[in-house]
Amino acid sequence: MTTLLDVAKKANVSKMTVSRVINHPDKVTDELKQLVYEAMRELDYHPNVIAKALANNSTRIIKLCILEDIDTTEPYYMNLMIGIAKTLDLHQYSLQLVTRRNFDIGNCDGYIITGMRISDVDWIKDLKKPVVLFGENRYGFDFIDTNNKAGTYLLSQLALKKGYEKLIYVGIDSKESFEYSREAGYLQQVQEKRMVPELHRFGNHSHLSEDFIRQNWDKIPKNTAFICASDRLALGVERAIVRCGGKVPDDFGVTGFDGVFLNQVASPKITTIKQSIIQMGSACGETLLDKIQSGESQGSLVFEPKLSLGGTLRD
Amino acid sequence: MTTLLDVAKKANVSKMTVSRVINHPDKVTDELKQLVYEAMRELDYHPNVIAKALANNSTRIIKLCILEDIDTTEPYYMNLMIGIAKTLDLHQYSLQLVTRRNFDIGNCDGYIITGMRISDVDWIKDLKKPVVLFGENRYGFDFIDTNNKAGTYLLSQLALKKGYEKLIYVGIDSKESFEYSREAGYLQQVQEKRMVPELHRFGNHSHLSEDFIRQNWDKIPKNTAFICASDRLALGVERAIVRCGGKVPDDFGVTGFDGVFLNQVASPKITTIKQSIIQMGSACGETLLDKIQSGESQGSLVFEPKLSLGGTLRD
DNA sequence: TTGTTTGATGTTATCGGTAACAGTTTAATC
DNA sequence: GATTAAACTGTTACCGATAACATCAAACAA
Repeated sequence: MTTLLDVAKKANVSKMTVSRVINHPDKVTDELKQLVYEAMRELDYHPNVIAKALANNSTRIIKLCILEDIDTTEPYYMNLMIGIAKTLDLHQYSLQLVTRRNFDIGNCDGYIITGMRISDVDWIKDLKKPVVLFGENRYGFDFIDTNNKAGTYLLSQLALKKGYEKLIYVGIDSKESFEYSREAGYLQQVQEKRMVPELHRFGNHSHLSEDFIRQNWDKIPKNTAFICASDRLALGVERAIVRCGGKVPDDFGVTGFDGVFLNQVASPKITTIKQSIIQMGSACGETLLDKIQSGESQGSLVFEPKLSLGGTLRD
Repeated sequence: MTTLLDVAKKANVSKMTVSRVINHPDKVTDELKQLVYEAMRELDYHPNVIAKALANNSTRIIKLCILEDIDTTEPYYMNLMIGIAKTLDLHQYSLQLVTRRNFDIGNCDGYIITGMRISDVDWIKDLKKPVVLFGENRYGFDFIDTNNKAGTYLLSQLALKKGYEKLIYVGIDSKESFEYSREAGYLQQVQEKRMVPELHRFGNHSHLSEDFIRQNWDKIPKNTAFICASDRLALGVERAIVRCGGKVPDDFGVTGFDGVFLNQVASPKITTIKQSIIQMGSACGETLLDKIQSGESQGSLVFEPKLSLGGTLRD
């Protein structure tokens, strides 16, 4: 393995100059830079990350903290981890999965946190290392997420274009930011069209939305579309409609959000918003590493939602 | 972060003694060891892996080299990587995915190689760092794999128990070790029952086995079971039987091997061998790290196959 | 008793980088 | 032309560990 010193000798400069060429090229004259670059090329020099890490007092470890319970049947978090790990590996960082309990064990260079609740804001604010959240928030933390508002806005728009005359929002009974955003997308579309909004909220389980629809079936007019905050809720709604003798998508429309695993097995498939969790995971990694390197906040990254057309809206 | 020096001071010994307590405890008196252990506990000392790596001239990088073309629709290699990465992360090693082309770029501490062919034996033998293969081989390399022979043996046995009177083996046209082992499992079962073996080999594509069955349909007696070397081949066989008017599983049985993704979509599901690729990936990682640490060969690890009962053998 | 061996512990140099500071050259100012 | 600031480049110490060597005391042999 060729080292800094080898390059330095070959280029007739000091180690420090070589180091500077790599890390602060603006502080070296072009002349020397050329010499150094050439020496590096000739010797096929690759910096030793380990030595660099030691000198910089860094660990090359990123902690991923998942604050929700993990539903292992959903590949959701698996994909997230794959995305993060892929990026981190690329930069020779390693990923450490931690929970709230063992959060403080061992050092690290930064955190990726997902599933944050309001009650978590305080301790996250106190962290001394860079943080990136997966999932939107309104507390000033950098985050990566889908544009939730745009998602429901698009789905609502599509439903109206397909001729449904009433839009009912079926949301998640939660005070989290993403839910507010999804509601906001629906509301905006409905208000633009001067329609009367109707919102309901449940825990995120298909049987809850299903029960609700069945109990209120007589009050629901034909030609209604349900804009649901998750695929799970959508699945429940669709099931209820079918059981009550309604026709999807002819008389009733249903849309979901998330489209991870359910979309694979449902029939007809839910018209929903597709998110590439892997891609967003990568973005989490990239953003955090940038933040670590620059020491500055990197802002947030919002992925534009993509419609995934299933069979629960008219064609 | 507490360092070796902090511990040394607290215990009134030199850094070196602390280091020895960790790495060569037999070379330190029990008395001092106790002092050091106590100091470590009190200060909650965790060794700095980075510094250790630098001193030991190690990289904490493991290269994973996949020598086959990757079928991205199959989560096979994804799962393998997840399994490996999980283990490596646990030990703060990072995984680098390489191909034959960029294999030599950058240093590492060891290799995990999968998809090895006979032509690869030479260069793999020349590697200077520890290697673990994923997939059995007969060249003395340590490996992790399913017990291929036991798999087809079990499936053949099951088919006979279900009353099929003839067993035809549909194998992969390849000189690789796993294929020989799968054939051997079939042969052993057939010979134990004093039956006449019948083997055919094709490339691993469903249409190849399908074509073969259709072309030879008139020569195949009822009550035959096909022991296939892969789920793909099994799928082709089943399709052919159905198209030719045969009944699965009543008149014909079919078994596969691997059961990764196809098993999810096929109907009826193939009776096959299930392998936990993630688990085997973890084992690859563990074995390689042990090998790196001990400097000695760790032998091979063979996972016992598990039957996955589908609907292609009689109940 | 004295030299030698053995085992336990401490000292020093090193792994391959980087920051902080020191030294040198060049350009700008009066 | 002398003074001073600015821009480069080199020196030194250090990050936190480990191996190799040095040291020292106790145990043993002659």
